[in-house]
Amino acid sequence: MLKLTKKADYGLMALKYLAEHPETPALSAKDVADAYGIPAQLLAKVLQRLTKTGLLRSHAGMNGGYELARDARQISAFEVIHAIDGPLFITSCTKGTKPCELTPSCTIKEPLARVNETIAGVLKSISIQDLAEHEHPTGRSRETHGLVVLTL
Amino acid sequence: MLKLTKKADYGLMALKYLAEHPETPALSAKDVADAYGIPAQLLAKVLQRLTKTGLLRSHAGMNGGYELARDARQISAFEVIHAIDGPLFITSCTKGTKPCELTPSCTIKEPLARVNETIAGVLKSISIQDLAEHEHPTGRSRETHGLVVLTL
DNA sequence: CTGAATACGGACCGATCCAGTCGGATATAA
DNA sequence: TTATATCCGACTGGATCGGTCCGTATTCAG
Repeated sequence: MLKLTKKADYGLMALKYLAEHPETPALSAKDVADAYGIPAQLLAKVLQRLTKTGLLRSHAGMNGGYELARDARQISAFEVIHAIDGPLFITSCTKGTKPCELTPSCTIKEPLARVNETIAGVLKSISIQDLAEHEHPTGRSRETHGLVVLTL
Repeated sequence: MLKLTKKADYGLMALKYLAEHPETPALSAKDVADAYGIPAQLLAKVLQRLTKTGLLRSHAGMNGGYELARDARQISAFEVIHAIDGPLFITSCTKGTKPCELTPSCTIKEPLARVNETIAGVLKSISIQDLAEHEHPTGRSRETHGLVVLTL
């Protein structure tokens, strides 16, 4: 599968939404949830997590909510995904602690680790601003934003 | 998370193993399983699936087993993963059938689809032969195998 | 001061998925 | 004929995920 969780999706959507509304002082979790039709309480927990990792600033009380802690250009998709889904591994063995107890086996992992790096690099090259900009489904002729070179 | 399943790992390992033993007429699932210390019956099902999709040739009976259906250079990691884990999506909405019923929401998916393409491209550029070759953890100065350009 | 709105955080549940097992059927070589 | 294989469906236990509920703390408005 190789897919990221719905929470990560929600997080990206929310940050994109915040980037699209830079004027408002703060948007509540409910505001964003309603805008996208996603469960408010679930999104709230996602945003809380993003706040904890420093990607958002929160403000309790009436007219409170969330705002981007940095410029949208300075927040990468990788950071968001990492904050929500945790470290990003393509191999299913590496659980962080135990390094694959299969005898000498996982010679597979060494090349796959590079694939992992490449994917991380791609995700790091995408900012929230990029997501917000590509709202308009206009042109197909677009400039090269990122250049990723894979060396095996 | 963004990880592939253990089955896919096993499949890659098995194919790598087969590529490393080109002389033997056929290796049984048990042979490979023992070599890596992974459950034989589970690996068997993985190999059966790979056979079904045409990546392996099987031979029942005594001294039977599996062999690569093509040259190791002609089999990509992408094919293996796709055969075992199914289609590869980074977005968690796209389930194949339903295209994300969230109102206008998933403007996120358009850029992520390109990320998906990029990842697929990377995986396609890696052959089983590559995995087998990179056994030796020798040099760090290696030539560029693949060049992936990401345009957003 | 009181109350509404909001962020925070833990506990919980149902569904799904995954790793692994079991049992049996079929094929093939010795 | 028997041992060794592939083949294939069904099942189970555990983990994870999406989502909900409830209680607490914080802040603003009246």
